[in-house]
Amino acid sequence: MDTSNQSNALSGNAQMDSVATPENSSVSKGENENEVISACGNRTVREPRIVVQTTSDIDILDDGYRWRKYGQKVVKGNPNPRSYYKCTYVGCPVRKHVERASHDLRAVITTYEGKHNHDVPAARGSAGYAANRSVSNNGNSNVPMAIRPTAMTNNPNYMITNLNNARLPETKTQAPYTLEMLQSPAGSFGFAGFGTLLVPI
DNA sequence: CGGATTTGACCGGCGC
DNA sequence: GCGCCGGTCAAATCCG
Repeated sequence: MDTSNQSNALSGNAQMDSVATPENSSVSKGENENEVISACGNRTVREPRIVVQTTSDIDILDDGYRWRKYGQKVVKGNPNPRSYYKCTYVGCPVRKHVERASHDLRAVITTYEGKHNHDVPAARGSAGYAANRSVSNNGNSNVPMAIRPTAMTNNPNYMITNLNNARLPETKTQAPYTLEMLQSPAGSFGFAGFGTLLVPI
């Protein structure tokens, strides 16, 4: 059921493009994100694969974990190269793929694979520690589970659209807004906390 | 000096 | 059986 995303890269792009282009909609603005996520059923999921679409100029969004780039490849159907990251923590099987949209350089598609079985090395924790169990954790079964309420909690296939700076006209003076999202008191997922939409892919 | 990043090559799977 | 594509590893390099 994955329908391999490689075969139809174009169609895939088009699909997410429509949902990802907040410029024409700009409606959501980010208000009902965690609810959607927490509610999603996951079961029947063998591997937690989370697709996060972030609209920003930078692809290396710091989600609180340390990532080590281990490869970069250019895939067909996309002139932009895809970067492969892996968690630097020992024993952490989590991998991350970052790719930019073909015709939307501001759209960054980050795919998380696996779950962190360790706590954040040195990132701020922000709340949510107790709320993590509320979010769920039920799909998998062979993981110690000490993860935080991150976006990659355990969703089969969901897409999170970050509308932090969706329209970014030109006033994007700030650069590292990554830290801001990390500190989000809301602690929804520790990813963006605000302006993040998760859509079933 | 250590760690992280970079780029190229190699390997495996799938399609034709 | 060969070719194509994607993915990963590995050595070299650069930065802090």
